[in-house]
Amino acid sequence: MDLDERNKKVLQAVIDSYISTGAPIGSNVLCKRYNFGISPATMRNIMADLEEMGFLSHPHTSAGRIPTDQGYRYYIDGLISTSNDVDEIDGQIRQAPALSGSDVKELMAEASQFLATLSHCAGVVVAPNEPEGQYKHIEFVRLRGRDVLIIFVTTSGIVQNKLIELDERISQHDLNYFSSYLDEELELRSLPEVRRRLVEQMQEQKQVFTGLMEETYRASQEVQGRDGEHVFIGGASQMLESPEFANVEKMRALFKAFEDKYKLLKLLDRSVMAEGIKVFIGSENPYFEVQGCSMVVSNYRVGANVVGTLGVIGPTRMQYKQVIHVVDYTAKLLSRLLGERLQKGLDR
Amino acid sequence: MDLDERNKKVLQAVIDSYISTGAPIGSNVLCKRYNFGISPATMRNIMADLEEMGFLSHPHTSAGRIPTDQGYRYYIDGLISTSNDVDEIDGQIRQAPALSGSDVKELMAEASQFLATLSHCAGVVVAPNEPEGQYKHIEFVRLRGRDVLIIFVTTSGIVQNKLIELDERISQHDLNYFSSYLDEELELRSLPEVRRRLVEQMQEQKQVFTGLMEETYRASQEVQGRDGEHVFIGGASQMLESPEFANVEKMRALFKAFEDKYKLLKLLDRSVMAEGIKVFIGSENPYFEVQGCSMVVSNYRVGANVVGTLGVIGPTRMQYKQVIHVVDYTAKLLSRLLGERLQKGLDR
DNA sequence: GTTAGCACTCTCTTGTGGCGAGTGCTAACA
DNA sequence: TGTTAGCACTCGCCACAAGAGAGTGCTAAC
Repeated sequence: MDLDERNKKVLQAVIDSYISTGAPIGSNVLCKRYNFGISPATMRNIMADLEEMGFLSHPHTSAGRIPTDQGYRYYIDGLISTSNDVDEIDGQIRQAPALSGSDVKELMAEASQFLATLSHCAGVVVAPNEPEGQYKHIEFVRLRGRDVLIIFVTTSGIVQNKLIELDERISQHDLNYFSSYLDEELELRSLPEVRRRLVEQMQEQKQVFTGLMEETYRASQEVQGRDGEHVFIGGASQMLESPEFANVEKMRALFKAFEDKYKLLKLLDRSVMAEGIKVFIGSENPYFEVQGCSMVVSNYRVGANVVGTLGVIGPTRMQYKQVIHVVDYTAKLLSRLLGERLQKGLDR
Repeated sequence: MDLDERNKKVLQAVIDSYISTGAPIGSNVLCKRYNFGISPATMRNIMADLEEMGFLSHPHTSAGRIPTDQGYRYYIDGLISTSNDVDEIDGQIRQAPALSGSDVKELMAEASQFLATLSHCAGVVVAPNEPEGQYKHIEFVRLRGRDVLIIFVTTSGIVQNKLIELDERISQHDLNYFSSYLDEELELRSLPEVRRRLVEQMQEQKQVFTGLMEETYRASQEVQGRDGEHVFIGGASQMLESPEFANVEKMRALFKAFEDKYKLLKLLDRSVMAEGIKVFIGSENPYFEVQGCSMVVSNYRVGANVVGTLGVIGPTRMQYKQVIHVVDYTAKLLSRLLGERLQKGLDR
C-alpha cells in the first residue's frame, strides 16, 4: 500500500495536527494551516481516499478526520529512520537531573522517572536479568542457631541476600570455610555455570553443607530471576494530563494495568529480543487491554548483551518524535552507566 | 458540645447511611429506614439542630443531609472504643493470603497490598527505621582496583550494600583484616553507638582505612535513613472504585500525591509517636491537599519499640469500622512477624 | 484532476418546562 | 414544650427542542 507524495503529506499533516490538538481536523482548516495550495474540496477527496485505505477515520459524519492505528503505523515507520529535528527535547534532556543512583534498583527507579518527565508519559524500566553476571563472592552470616543469612555478590555489584534456616547447627568457622571453598571453586564463573557446579557438588559430597548448598543454589537463581519487584514505573500520573484519559473508566483500567506489574513485564519482554526502538500502537499491544495506548520501547545492554527493556506507555496520541528520541537516549544512557558498573566488577 | 441520646442516634444513622450509599439522606427516608418512630417533621428539626452544631451539612437547599468532617469526628470518637461487630471482615481477613515475604521490603509491599485488599482503600506502609537495629557484621568485597563493595548487616537481617571507590588501593587481605577488626569492636552495638565509635576511631588513627571508615559510617547511616524508597503503597487503584473520585481532577491530585512519597512519609510520621489507631478525617490531614480523603493509621513495633507506621488512605466516606479493624489487625500482624525476625537476630 | 456550490448530517450548546425530593415555616395538637 | 400535619418553596435533574457550527459527499462546471 504505497502513497504518492501529496497523500503522504496530507496524512502527516493530519497526524501532526491531531497529536498537537487532540481534535479531529477538517479539510478546510487543514488546507489553510498547512498551506497545501489546494482547495478544501480536493483535500476532501484525498482524505476520502486515505480513509478508504484505512489510514484515517471519522468519529461521525460531520466531524473531521483522525488517524487510525494503521495511519500512525505508516507515519512512524517513515519517522524512525529520519529522527532529527529534536533540538527542543535535547535541551530538556540536558536540563534533566542526571541519573545518580548508587545501587541498581535506585538507578532503575530514577530512569523510569527520567523517562516520564521527558516524555510526559509513564516511564517503565525492567531491571536487568543479568544473564552475564558472574560469581564474585559469597558470605554466610550466622544469626541465631540455625538461621543463616546468605549474601551473594556478582561481579557487577548486585547483592542478593536470603535468610534461611538450616537443619543442623553450623559454626561460623565452618561457614567461613565453606564460603572460601565456594569462592575458590566458583569465582568469575557465569551464573548458569555456578548453578551447574553446585548441583554437581551436591551430588558428589552429599554429607555436610548440602542444605546450605541448596539454599545457595536458590539464591543464585534469585539473582537472575525477575518478578514484579523488578518493574519500575515512574510518573504514571503524567498520563492523566492527557484529555483522552479524562474518561474515568479508562483511567481506572490504566491504573489497574499498572498495578499488575507481572503482566507488564511479560508485555515488555516481548520486545527484548529485537534491536533498537520499537513502537507498539494501540491495538498492536496484545496484553494491554487499555484502549488508546501506545508503547515506545527499547533495550539496554551491558557490554554487547541486551539485559533489559525500558520505554514509555502513553496515549496513542503522543509526541512520537520526541518520545522516540527520549527512549533512545535513555536506553543508551542506561547502557553506558551499567557498562561502567560492570567494568568495575570484571577487571580486577 | 454534647448530644442527647436521640441526636446521637440520628447522627449515627445519617453517617451510616451516607457511608453505605454515598447519597445525601432526607428526613423521610431516614425515619422509615431506621425506625425512629418519629415523624419526618420532627426529624427535620433534629437535623436542623445537628446542622446548626456543625455535624451535618447540605449540598443545596433541597438535598438531604451529609456529615461534615466534624460529624465524622464525633462518630469515630465514639466508635474506636467500642470496635466490635466485625465478624464479616474477620472472615475476609482469614481468607486473605498470609504475608510470606522473606526480606523486609517484600514484607512491607505485601502488607500494603494486604491493607488495600481488605480495606478497599490504598494501603500505605512506611518501612521500619530500625532504631534498635544492631551491628552484626560487615564485609568488604574488592571488585576492581579501588572499587569496593561494602555490605553492612544488622542483627535483624537487614543488609545494606554500597559501592564505593577508594583513594588508595587496598588488598582483599587488608580488607578482611579491617572487617574482622570492626566486627570485634562493634558487634551487637546499636547503630547510633556504631556511628559514634566510628567517628572516634577516625579521629584516633587517622592513617589507613579512614576513607573506608567514612564510607562505612555512611552505610550505617543509610541503614537507618528512610526516604521515598521506603514508603510502600499498595492498591491505589482501589480508591478509583469510589464514586467520589469519579471527578477527574480529584483523581489526578490523588495520584500526584501518591507519587510524592517523601511527603507521604512526613505525613505518616506525624502520627508515629502516638499509641494505637489514629484517624485523620478530611481537612484534618495537613499535608495532604487532596480533598475528601481520610487516613487511618497505626504503628507497628519490634519488641517494645515503635519502628514504623502503616495505614490506609481512602475517601472520607469509608467503612471506618472495618477499616479500623483491618489496620489494627495488620499492625499487630506486622509487629509479630518483625518480632520473630528480630528474635532470630538477637539471640545467638 | 481540480474546484465551487449546495444539501445534508451530526454534534454541541442553550433554553425551557416538568418532575421529584426535600426543606423550612406555620399552625394546630397532646 | 415537644410533636405533628400541611403547604409553599427551592433546587437539581432530565428530557426535549431549536439553532448554530463544522464538516462531509455529491454534482456539475472549469
